[in-house]
Amino acid sequence: MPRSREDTRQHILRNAERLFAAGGYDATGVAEICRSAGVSKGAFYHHFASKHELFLELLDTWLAALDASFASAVQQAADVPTALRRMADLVAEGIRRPEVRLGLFVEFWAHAQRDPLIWERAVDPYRRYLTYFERLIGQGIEQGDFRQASPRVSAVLLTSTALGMLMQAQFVPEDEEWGETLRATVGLLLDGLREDRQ
Amino acid sequence: MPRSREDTRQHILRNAERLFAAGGYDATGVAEICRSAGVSKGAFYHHFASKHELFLELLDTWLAALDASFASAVQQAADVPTALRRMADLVAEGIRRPEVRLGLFVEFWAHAQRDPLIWERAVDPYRRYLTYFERLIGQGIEQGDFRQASPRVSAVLLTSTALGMLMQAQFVPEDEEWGETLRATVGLLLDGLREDRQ
DNA sequence: TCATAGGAACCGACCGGTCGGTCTTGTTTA
DNA sequence: TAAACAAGACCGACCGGTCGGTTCCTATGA
Repeated sequence: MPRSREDTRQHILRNAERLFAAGGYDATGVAEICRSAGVSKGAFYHHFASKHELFLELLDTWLAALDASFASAVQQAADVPTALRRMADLVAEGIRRPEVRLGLFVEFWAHAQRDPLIWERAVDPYRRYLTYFERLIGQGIEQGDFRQASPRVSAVLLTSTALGMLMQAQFVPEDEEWGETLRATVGLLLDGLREDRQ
Repeated sequence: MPRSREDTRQHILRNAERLFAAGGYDATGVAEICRSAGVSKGAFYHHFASKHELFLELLDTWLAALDASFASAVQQAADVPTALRRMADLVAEGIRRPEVRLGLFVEFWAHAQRDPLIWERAVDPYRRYLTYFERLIGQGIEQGDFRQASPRVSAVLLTSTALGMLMQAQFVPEDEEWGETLRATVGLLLDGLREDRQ
């Protein structure tokens, strides 16, 4: 049983996360979150200003975790293709592990369309990733791992692949070995970018 | 002003479509749809059993339109690469034209996760498209346009690209010439698949 | 060591408002 | 005139959020 302030907060957050991922933001009531977390509504509103604010906090945490895992993946890689392959593995891991709450991803995306506050917080990281990939590919070209291709277009393609794969995996999680498919896909992409194809 | 039964139905449908795309399914009330369409609630429930059923009908219409436009695109193409390029153009057109209601796409996807009825209706076309792409690519390989690659993986990659691009375009519609980017992206993919790369 | 004060954590009945959906009544049309 | 269509007042359920009150923890001081 949670005792400290932070414990209770996290307990509520984790339960809300699970419920939002499973049933969606709108369909999940505050009462349901409270019931699931074993706290009262009073406790809930003691810790969070609103349901919406809790959602924003989940989004921030989620983005921060993404940042951290990507950053560590790139640091360990010697060259650009390896870095990209590692990132693909990370995405594959996200698909596989249920605690990553892939359901939240579509939920965030859908709400980002309507909610200016969510949009604001999400669009910035998105642009950053795009620019980041762009630079990474530019670097790959410089280092001779890739042929001359538009870094921007390649970056958008990479992002699309990751996004689209996440969406497909969520839609029909059972049929595919998504990890394998993702690895193969990135392989295909890298082939397309490679300088010295046979 | 609508006169016939079908006119009124379509009038309500088109208004609901617009509102759902802009504000989301949950946030759009039946009363709002009625106000926007200029009909009463009585009229609404005379034509539709429920809000949910209207949503399902929108989904069906949307999928049927997708089917039709894809089918005609492929028929006109002489070889597989051309067909794929045409499809990319179609997706690009969908991004550009506001009446296609891209917002509905994420809405459908998000609800497909939770709602068994929506899932059921959407997953089948999805599998069909995947199989269809798979066969198309297999055909491309046979005809010597593509090198030996896994048709399944390539099909998933193509689907991912389309999905991911739609999502990105919806997220930041202004910054990119998405049509151009999509064309370039598919070009890159076809390069990756091409047999006789220089 | 213990009495006590005060605030943080927590409780849950309750409120205003909204929503999807119903129902009665009136109107148009064939 | 019967059937289809449309109107909009109305209903009950539910939802996010509030509020007055209780419990628990800890710090203080004598």
